[in-house]
Amino acid sequence: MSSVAYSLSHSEEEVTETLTDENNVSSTLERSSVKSFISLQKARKSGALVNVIGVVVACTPKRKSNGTDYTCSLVIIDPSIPINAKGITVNVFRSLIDQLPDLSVGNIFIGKHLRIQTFYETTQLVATKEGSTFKVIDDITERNHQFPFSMQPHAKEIMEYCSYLRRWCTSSSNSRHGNYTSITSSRKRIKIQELLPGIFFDLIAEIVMVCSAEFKVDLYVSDFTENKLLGNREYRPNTPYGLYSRNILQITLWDEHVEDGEKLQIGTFVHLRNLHSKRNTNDDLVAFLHGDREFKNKKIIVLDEQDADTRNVLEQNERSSCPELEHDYTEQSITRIICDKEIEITDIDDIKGYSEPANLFRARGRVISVIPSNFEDFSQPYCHRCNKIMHFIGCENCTKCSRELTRFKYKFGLLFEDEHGVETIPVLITKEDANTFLEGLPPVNLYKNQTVLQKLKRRMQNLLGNVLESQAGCGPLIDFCVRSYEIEDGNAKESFYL
DNA sequence: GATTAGGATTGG
Repeated sequence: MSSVAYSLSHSEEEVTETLTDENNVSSTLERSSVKSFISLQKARKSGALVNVIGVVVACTPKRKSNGTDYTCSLVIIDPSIPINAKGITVNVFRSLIDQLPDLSVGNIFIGKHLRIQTFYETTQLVATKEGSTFKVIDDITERNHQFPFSMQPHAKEIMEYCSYLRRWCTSSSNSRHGNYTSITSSRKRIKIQELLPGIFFDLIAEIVMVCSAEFKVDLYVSDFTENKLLGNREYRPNTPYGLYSRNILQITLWDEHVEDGEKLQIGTFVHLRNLHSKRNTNDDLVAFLHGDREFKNKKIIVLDEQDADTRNVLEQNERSSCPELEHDYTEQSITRIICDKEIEITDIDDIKGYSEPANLFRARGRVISVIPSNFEDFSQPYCHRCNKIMHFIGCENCTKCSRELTRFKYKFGLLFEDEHGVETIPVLITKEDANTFLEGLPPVNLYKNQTVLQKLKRRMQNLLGNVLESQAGCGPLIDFCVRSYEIEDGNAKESFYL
């Protein structure tokens, strides 16, 4: 049986007190100055319930846990914790977010009936909703603190000890305050623009593209910030997988993350944990999500549109986009290009070698030209009876049957170039294919409907890059599937497989 | 009715 010696009285002189056991708490645990409370250093016996008081040196925001409850974590210290040692983490769980404590660094946390746990050789305390109570002291000078019922018999003692802790904490001899910037990990959440090679980091981003292979998945994500170390065709042409945009980060998922990754939909927002950045053989900055040997926590967390982190990224998107574009938060998704990875890649040249209408090729390339050259003309008047799309936006009557035209249809062409910049293949997107490709965007007169026009521009932006703005412009390198290739009136016709 | 949180850094 050892004794505990630390400053207890509210005078500055140190008092040594030998505590005797009481049967209400584990007999090997020692108490702090307050009856039935123990010092943090003694709170080590896994499974025991303890009452503790400590100064908050770190805390997380309140958040929804992956279980049923809301949670927040804090780290507390008291004079029994050795200098240079970490404090004790307390994880608090409550069914309602408002039942969690309002915390900031420097507060004093008083917890009753906290469960001691050992997690990977670290001691932590858990305040479950079954039986634990807590009180946070923000202002020590405040007279009328309302204590939970379970603490009321000790309220006076507790406040005296709190005053002592407060002085201990602010005294010049104690410089531990503020050393705990992160609650448990040194890993940081960063923006793509801050990314450097060789670091572990967390990222909030939108899925731009998903490419599955046998043992891995390549995710292409963006948080709409820009990083010059990311692949850019302008200075490094024909990089395999290197995307044009400096906004897009390639992340390779391994092992158990493959299963989570291949389910991800384009346009969803994710919180990615423990990414590792690196330069690939082309010197592009990329990231990896390695498998976990034993710690089987999810590293890919899907966020919903209302999530605060998601909204933050969307705000960034707004700042980085053209100011004249109007923004509609319900229309953030990127036009879907779904690629069946089971299909072998075929050279564009070989696709064109098929004389008969053929099906299902996968090719790799980028858009280098678009017809028409402005988005307003992507949709033209259409005669339902003749199934004919007119050539002029001003057409009021069908050129064949003279009926009055009320409908519109999309009709536009993209010229793809292979990754080596050698072969090209034209792609015509119209009628039903266009409805699928531009799902949710009705074919309307784009000169008259600004909302649909802006949505169309937004959708196409990630596919087209700066093709329409610049003669030398091009879209990002992508894999796409060709549904059919045929010669029609001497013109090549082809569709996306969707 | 139990669970939730929880770190460090090998490797394709």
